[in-house]
Amino acid sequence: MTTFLIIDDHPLFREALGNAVRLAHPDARILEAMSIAEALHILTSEESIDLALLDLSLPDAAGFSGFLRLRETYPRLPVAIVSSEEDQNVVHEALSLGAAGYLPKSTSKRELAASIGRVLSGSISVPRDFIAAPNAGDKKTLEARLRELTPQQTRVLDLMRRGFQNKQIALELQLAESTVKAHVTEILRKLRLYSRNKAVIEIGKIDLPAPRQRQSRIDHG
DNA sequence: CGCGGGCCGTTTCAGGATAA
DNA sequence: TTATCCTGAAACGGCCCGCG
Repeated sequence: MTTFLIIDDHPLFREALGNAVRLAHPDARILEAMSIAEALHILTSEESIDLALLDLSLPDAAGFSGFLRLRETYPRLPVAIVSSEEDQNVVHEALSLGAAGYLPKSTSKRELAASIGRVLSGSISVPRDFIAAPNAGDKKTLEARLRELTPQQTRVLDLMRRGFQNKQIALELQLAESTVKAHVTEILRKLRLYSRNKAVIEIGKIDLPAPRQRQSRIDHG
């Protein structure tokens, strides 16, 4: 069963969002919070929430502060932002901070349901008229994220980029295939990319730092 | 056309080794 | 001691392909 957490201080919006969610998932379990504090409280006892829908303006949060507090405590919780703010810069910032989607409040119930479906399936949902970021910014953030990878993850990514499949990567690095799979998952998470092919394409656009040879754990670098 | 099997990719969980 | 990294097993879903 799919569980949603709706964080909004306006009862009417909560109800509307709930209806949109049920349109896509009739048997969804829907939890409601009126503030970040209440959301955090709910999250302490509810470990399996599939998607949080967050209003940016709450009694105890302005701008992205509430989103960041959620993210800090529950980094793996997918959070889609629901807001009446449709400024492209705001949308942009939301996505760069790691929001799973951005749903303008002007969206119809039907579109909202479709967006929720997209987010749950792992892609990012953005307003229809949203224009993707220019390459420069993307490249910078991607390079920054690349630096978060561990050496082993960098090696796996390098082979991924060259078109190796998991089994081949495992053979090349002398690992079990399952280990490679785990690395791939972590790589995609760190790079905030949502499919292996996407990662290969995106990484192909920039230069990957050459993976270092494996050596002893004592690194005098 | 629908169904089942196999392959692939993703995710989660758990355990050991090591660094702080 | 706690946190991080690496590793592996297992379950799940999507896709394709052969079969009836």
